[in-house]
Order: sequence, then C-alpha cells, then structure tokens
Amino acid sequence: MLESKSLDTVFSALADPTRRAILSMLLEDDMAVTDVAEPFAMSLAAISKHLGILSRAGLISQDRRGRVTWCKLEPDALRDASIWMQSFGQFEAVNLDAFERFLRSELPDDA
Amino acid sequence: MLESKSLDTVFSALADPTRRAILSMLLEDDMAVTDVAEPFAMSLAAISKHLGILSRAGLISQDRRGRVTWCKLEPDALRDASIWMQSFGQFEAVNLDAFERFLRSELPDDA
DNA sequence: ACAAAACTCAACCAGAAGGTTGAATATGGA
DNA sequence: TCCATATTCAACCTTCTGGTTGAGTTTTGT
Repeated sequence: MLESKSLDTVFSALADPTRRAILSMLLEDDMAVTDVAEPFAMSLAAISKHLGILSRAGLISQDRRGRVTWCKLEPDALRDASIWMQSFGQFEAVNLDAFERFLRSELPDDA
Repeated sequence: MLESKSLDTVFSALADPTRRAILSMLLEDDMAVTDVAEPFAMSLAAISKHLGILSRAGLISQDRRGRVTWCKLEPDALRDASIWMQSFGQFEAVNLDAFERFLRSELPDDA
C-alpha cells in the first residue's frame, strides 16, 4: 500500500470542517494567510497550522512573496483519494463520459 | 452546512488505514466481526471499535444474527463525500447549481 | 446444564489533534 | 531607521484517538 500514507494525510486533512471551509474559499481565488483567517473565530496561529496540514497533504501550495504567503488550491491531490473512493463502485452513476460532456457544456474555455 | 457533520465522520473514518482495509475486505463479501479481525495484528476489541466507527459513519451496517454480527459495506455513504471531492478535483470553474442539477440527473436514487 | 464462541463494554494508557498565548522573524512603507 | 504588517515558532493545555486487557453477555453445540 504505497498510497496509504498519502490517503491517511489527505483524508485526515479533509476530516476537519475548518480545513474544508478553507479549501472552499481557495476554490474562488488564491488568498493570503491573514485573509484566509479573517472569517474564522480562531487565532491566526491556528489557521497557520491548518494551512500547514493542508500543505503537507498536498491539497494547497504556499508561495511566499515578500511578507505575504499566498495559498493556492492544488486539487490534483484529491485525485488519488477520489479514485480510491470510486473503487467502491457505486458511483458509476456519475458517469465520467457524461461528466466530461457536462464539463464541456459548462466551461466556456478548455479543461 | 448541514452535511458538515457527516463529512466529518466519513472523512475521519476513512483517514485510518485499518478501516480502509476493512472496507476493502467488505467489498468482496459480507463478513463476521471475528473474520474481519483475523488478518490484523490487533485485538478483537480494537477491530470492534473500528467497526463501530465505520458504522456510525454509515459506511457499513451491522446485522446481528445469532451470536454472529455480519458486517456489510454501505457504499452509498461515500457518495456525499465523493461529490464534495469531485467538486474540487474536476469542477473548479463550474457553476455549482448546474453541477447539482447534473448530479441529480445522473444519480439513480434521490439526493 | 455447561462450556465455548462471538462479541461488546469499561477502564486505562500514550500519543496525536486542535486550540491558546506570547515571543521571534522577516519584510514593507514612511 | 523605525514601526507596523504578515506569518511562524514554541510552549502549553485539553480533548480525542487508537490501542490494550479483563470482565460481561448472549447464543450455540453437545
């Protein structure tokens, strides 16, 4: 199970609602750490830790530019976990071909 | 976020390699608790706890017949989590409402 | 009726998780 | 140069997690 370690870190990163909320925020745009922290009722240090966990799981990348660390979603990291889940077979319903047709119909630009 | 609680429990259930291994075993067939425990180098009580966690997450069901408790995979419980993940991995730029309409049209049963 | 089988429960333990606060470290702007 | 901004680090605390063992419960087989 070479993938076990990364599935551990990805799934446990996703198990926390604060971290899932952060990922959702980053879906819209890259953000600085301070801005990520703003809507949460917890310290900046706590958010910094959460971002570290997301980073180590590969779910985001952090790019320090000057004194600002920009956080960027890395959705590819979800792929292994997603594939693992799909192996349970009940999601053929979300037919991949249909998915792609849907994508093409929804996305103005390329994939 | 009404789904947050269940995403918490599903993702944290999936975060443990023992529990993922159990799910894989149950993919092949329903199993008794003792048989689930057999390949693992830990006590039956520990496996019993793991099964409880999987059960509470909805990922398996347990049906006691006589003195044997049969464990059965319930892969539907993965659907919400899978959908949540796919919304990152594949659909960054996609309109979420349309995405949900698509899912409703593709999934065989209700939401 | 009794013993073994199949679990589950309860108490316990070590270590990890998630939060706090206060200090440290760059960097940017005046 | 000096202060504020942006972020991380370190120490600490509490709660959760994943394991243990030993006892308890129910059911089955003889």
